[in-house]
Amino acid sequence: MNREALKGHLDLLILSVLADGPLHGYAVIDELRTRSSEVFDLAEGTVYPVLHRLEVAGYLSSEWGAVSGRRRRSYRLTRAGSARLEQQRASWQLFSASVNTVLRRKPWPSSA
Amino acid sequence: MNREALKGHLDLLILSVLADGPLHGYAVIDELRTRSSEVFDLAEGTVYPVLHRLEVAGYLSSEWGAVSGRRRRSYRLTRAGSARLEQQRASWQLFSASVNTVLRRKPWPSSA
DNA sequence: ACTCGACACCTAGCGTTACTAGGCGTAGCG
DNA sequence: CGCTACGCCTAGTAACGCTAGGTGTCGAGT
Repeated sequence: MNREALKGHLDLLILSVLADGPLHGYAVIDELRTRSSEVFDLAEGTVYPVLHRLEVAGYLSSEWGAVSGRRRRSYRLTRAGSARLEQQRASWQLFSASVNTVLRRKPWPSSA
Repeated sequence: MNREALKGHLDLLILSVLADGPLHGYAVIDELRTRSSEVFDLAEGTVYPVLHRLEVAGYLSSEWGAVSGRRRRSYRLTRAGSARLEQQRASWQLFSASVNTVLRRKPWPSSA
């Protein structure tokens, strides 16, 4: 898998797993790995900055907590975050459909 | 459409249109725009450097020519380029399928 | 004659992004 | 007591697509 393939699509993935309920950062990574059958195995240094960026943008809100001595920051989608998710979803569908169309097109329609 | 969405996928698109026969740079841009129904409307400054990079990498070969006073550089896929295309195609399929899987997953299976 | 747009090529520099590589600290297992 | 998993963080890097500028030809319009 291309090293740059995720660029511009990571937000979508993260918003997407958070749409199913709040998660803390480490759990987001787990979810993405599990759901994608290990295809998306992201480093913490990849995910945390995204979470911060999305929170600053107003798409997520966070809350500190602790479970058995370990502190956690739990993230949840804001209303704006849900809207953003829908928009990114649509954007992805247009993008992937367009790529597929370009890929499918064969030479010319084989005249004769 | 996300500004970064193309990252890591542009090579695939360009190799793809060139798989159907040699084209010069400007024509590559036209092809992409047409095939994608205007979705991929790339600047020349985006495409030319990619063509150069792909040639240096050995995936394309180029040839200068002229049509009615205008000089053109025509690019064609090399054998390595075809292999690269197939690999990128597979890569794209894995990637897009994985994204779709992550997107589709709903909360939990709605127990009773 | 002159201008303007389409055609056709090019490159230096920029902004965004995901990633690397390091750091901090807790819990639990061998 | 070390190691691994858990759980958080950030500074710096590399790569990419894009912006913004450049060169030049041709044809149509005025």
